[in-house]
Amino acid sequence: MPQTPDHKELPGTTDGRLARGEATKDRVLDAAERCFAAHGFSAVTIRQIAREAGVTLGVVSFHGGSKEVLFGTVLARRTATLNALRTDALNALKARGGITIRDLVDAYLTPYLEIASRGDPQWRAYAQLIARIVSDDQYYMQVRDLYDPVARDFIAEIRRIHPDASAKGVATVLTLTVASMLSIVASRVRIAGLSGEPASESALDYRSTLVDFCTGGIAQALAAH
Amino acid sequence: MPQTPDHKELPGTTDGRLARGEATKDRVLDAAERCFAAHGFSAVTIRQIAREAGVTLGVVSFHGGSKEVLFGTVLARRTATLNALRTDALNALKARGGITIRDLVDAYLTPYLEIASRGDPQWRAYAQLIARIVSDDQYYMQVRDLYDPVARDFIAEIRRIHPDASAKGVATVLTLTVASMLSIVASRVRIAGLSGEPASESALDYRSTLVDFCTGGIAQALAAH
DNA sequence: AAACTATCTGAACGTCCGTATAAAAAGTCA
DNA sequence: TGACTTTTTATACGGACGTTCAGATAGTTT
Repeated sequence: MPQTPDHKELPGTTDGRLARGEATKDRVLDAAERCFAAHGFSAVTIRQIAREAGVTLGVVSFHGGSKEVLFGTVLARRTATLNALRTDALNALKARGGITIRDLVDAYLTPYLEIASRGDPQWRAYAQLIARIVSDDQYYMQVRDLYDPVARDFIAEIRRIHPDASAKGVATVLTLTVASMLSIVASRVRIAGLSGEPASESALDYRSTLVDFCTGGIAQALAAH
Repeated sequence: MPQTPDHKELPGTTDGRLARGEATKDRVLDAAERCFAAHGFSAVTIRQIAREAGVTLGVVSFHGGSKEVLFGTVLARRTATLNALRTDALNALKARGGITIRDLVDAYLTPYLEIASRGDPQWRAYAQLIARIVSDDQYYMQVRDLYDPVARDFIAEIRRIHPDASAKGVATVLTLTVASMLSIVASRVRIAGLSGEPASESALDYRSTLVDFCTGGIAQALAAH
């Protein structure tokens, strides 16, 4: 059994060497997040990330490891936060009682729409990155395990409302709900083109339409035939 | 005004040089289609395509041009066929009369589900490729103009049923419908993982759930509040 | 101050990329 | 058959890629 190593004294965290190292690491991860979100894994080069982060080439490897490890780190970095937002919303519903499909849809979608609309461009980039990789099994597998547990919680609640629905049916409508949600981030340009109106600046502008669509869709798809 | 050039006598089309050239070109395009569908534009190399097609490196450039041109050719190659299927289905509805939202959704979705389920693996690859690039504005712009006119026809029919709905609202729900449709091709693995059951082999197995979901969603989202 | 360690720099490595091209092969037509 | 065109091969090129690393720099500890 490995011994816990003696802890060194905590170094100064305000301006010390380690604090600066962490800050640089964040800059690298943020830059990678923006690059991967904008162009996808293969199209991004380490040199681009380095330039975007304002560091030299070697620093990216030093703080981020290989390109694949860096990508995985970026993907996993924010899942806990997003999961917590969704879980909190779901727990609030449970505490209140009288849960409807609309409540569940709203609790699942709104945290994502909010981070996609937030002022913080890093969260926006992350939302876009998720929308991008979800259509690629090869990459999506890396976040699937991180998101599925919460998705299962929501599925359980949906099944409580629709006890006769099949497991596959419920899983299908949740996946369709997620796809609709992501398309709001990924396809706003197309909506604008089809409607002739300029694209809304914020993904939250589509919240009511999106929630209506998914709520009505789930109700219809899970209704007994 | 350019003169029509003198036609050469038609060369033998069964085994001649030109016929063989066309066959090789098809092999290259098919291989490129499979590769791009499986891995995306940037992750695919010309050498992979050549290997997949069973030709040498230079042949890919000879028949397909540059990598970007080849990608564009692959994207555009099947749009006319898919558009025709959808337009035919829509015209059949118009001739019959009494069109419902469900009719429109079904007419729009089913051709895609059918090609995604067809025995022909090339059509399957194409369906997957579309599902992949739709989340990337940069690439989707290349097919947008090819698909939007038919989408507009469907939008017009939806508006005939929901005259009070806003243009943006209708464009939004059609985009959500498309996203749901594509996710059936792209995310079947996730559905399987969430439901605990094996993924269905055919995208058409999800047809009724998908049509229900989109029909109910459109009705709910466009209903007057 | 001196020893030490974390961080950063700049340069290099071998590999693979997309593309171009000269020459060979194969088919066409006088 | 021999000139001509289309197709295929084999090879090469310049460049960009991901990764590595010795050494410089700067903060930390003794």
